[in-house]
Amino acid sequence: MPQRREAVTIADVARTVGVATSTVSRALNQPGRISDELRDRIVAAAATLGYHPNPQARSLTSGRTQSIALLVPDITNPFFFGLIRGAQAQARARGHRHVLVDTEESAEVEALTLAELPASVDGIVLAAARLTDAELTAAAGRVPLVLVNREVPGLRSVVMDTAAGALQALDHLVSLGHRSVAYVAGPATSWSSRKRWRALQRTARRLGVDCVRIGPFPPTMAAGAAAADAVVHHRVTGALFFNDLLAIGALRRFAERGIRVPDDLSVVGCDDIFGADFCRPPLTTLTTPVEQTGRVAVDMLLSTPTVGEPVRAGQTLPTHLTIRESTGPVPTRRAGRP
Amino acid sequence: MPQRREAVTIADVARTVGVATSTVSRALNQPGRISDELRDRIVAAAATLGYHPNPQARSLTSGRTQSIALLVPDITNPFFFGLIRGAQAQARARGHRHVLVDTEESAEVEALTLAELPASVDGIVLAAARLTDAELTAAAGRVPLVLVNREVPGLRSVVMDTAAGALQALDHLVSLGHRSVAYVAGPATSWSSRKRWRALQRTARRLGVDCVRIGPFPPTMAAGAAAADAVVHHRVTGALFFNDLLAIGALRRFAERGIRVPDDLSVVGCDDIFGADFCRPPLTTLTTPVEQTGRVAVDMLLSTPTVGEPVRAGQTLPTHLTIRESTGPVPTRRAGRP
DNA sequence: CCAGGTTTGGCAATGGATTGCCAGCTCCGT
DNA sequence: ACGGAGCTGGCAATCCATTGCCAAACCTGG
Repeated sequence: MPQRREAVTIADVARTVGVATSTVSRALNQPGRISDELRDRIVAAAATLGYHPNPQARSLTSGRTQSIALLVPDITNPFFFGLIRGAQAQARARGHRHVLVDTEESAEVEALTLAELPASVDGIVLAAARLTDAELTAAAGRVPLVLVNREVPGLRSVVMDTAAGALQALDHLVSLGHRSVAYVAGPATSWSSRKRWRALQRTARRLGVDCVRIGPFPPTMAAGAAAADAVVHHRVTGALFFNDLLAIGALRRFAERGIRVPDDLSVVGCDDIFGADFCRPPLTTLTTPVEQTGRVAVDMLLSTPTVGEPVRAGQTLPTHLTIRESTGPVPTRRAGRP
Repeated sequence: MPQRREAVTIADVARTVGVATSTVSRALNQPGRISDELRDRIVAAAATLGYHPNPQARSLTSGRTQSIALLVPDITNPFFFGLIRGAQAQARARGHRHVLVDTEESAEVEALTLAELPASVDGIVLAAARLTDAELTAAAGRVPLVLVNREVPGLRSVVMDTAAGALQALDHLVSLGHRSVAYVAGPATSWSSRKRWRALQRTARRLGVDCVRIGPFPPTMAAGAAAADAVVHHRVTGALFFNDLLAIGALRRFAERGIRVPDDLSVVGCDDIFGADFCRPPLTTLTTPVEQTGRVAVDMLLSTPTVGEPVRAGQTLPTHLTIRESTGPVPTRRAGRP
């Protein structure tokens, strides 16, 4: 088993070429500062020795770490895969590394991470934050921060407009004749779930349709079964689920109970995660620009380097309804109705 | 917009308590070294000030970064989600952070990352390596390294025994009467695809069944359509796909072409990714212990701290066949046969 | 041929924490 | 009361790269 070899340092390069370390540093970082001839020799020597600057040491003086952190509440949730992917892509494009932290849906872990991380990263993208506005504002004072799917006055954020999307979905159901629908809510701490429910409630009243709220449920497939039972219990003809995970879980439960989707019940998901198009039946869902969200968030994070007013504090990305096969006309008679 | 505040340093704590920085450092890291009374005061002051040691500075002297890197060829692939999850969980459990790098299926990116990263992490878990044995061995000399799904003599690795699993799958098909099957290969650089094919080939010969190899194909859903067409072209009654992504993509194509699975054709996937259980039809597949693999790899990485022979250089984790609905008895007459 | 300006490269401080070594103090036995 | 052991805590070097400041060397024009 090979032993961990000593890394090549800037001093090694300097010694090889016969110059000072400062000269090597400048040759590598400030191209115009050193004469071409010497610079070439230094670059060549660095390449030969396999020199790579130590990011830790560099960040100590420069303050830059060339890395950002992405905090998500639950890596398990495929929804965040898209976000991770988008963020990673943009971070790489801008020459940054990417630390991934799973906060396990816990406000404490979130707070602790936010406290420990600032020294190691140039900025943090925080998805679906669980903390309070005040805590988040405080954190933003310590490190550049961009929120995803959460708005706090004065802080930068990228949110997907699922509230508007939910209204589209409601319209869709109403146009199919549904008059009694349910909103299956996500975690109580979810800002977007609350926002969506408020929008739905208001619009449902205006349209004169019944809209009940069920939940909260954790956003997992496993919770889908309970959610499905609750939906059945409420005797609605359509249900909007907090997310696809829950909806897909529910779909399976409906199948077990012999409830046909969409003949007996229409189901709408949210997020359009991997699998939403090939589950059974393919899920009508709110398609969200997840990857784009990740990219935009990272861009926003790295753009205004902590100084001056950000051009736009918050950015809202549109969502749209993707109609597949889990929604259909309202059943004329509802099976099992008394 | 709040300005980035100066971080609290060990010097601040020292000044507050009225001791030297070395004393603070020891109070925090070597509990027995400082008198209890003083230690308590230091800890209290650190908490009050909100002191968190700067990981960069710490790693400079100690050599430890308390973070590891996970390199995967493609974050897009749900297979790696499980790996990421398992690795993340174990890293967290062992008090380490987690840098995620997508090498984009590129050997160059992989090599570059392997060259740059050693200074910033305590070790690297490299999944589905694309580099040569020699390059990997060289890299392992620079940084603790654990390979996933790749074996190189002398290096530590965790592999999922998909070769054995593929034989189980073959047995399954044979027992259903299939005599002519295809192996839909993954990328040419995939070590596990090669290994699996070799095992299949040998066993197929022994069992007296026809086994052709199709491909290579990139491991994506999009490639599934082409793979499906190739399978049809080869007039086999059963197909083992390199992975579920490819298989699910193919499933969709089969449906489009009116080929019924499993009535006309049996399909076996590999990995048992998210979605394999709710696609249509639910996929018979090789269930791999992905999360466990991630955990074991991280454990292995952090266990033998670079010194001495590792107890076990390589660990092989078993896989098993999960039979769902995409495999069935061989068709008595094959539709469309001349 | 010299004053003044421009390159070019080096010295040394810097960032934050760790750690080897040393010094002062207490406490013990004799 | 004295010598040595055992605790505690501080000094200063160290890790590696960056950068402000300075000085030597070179160039230019008068």
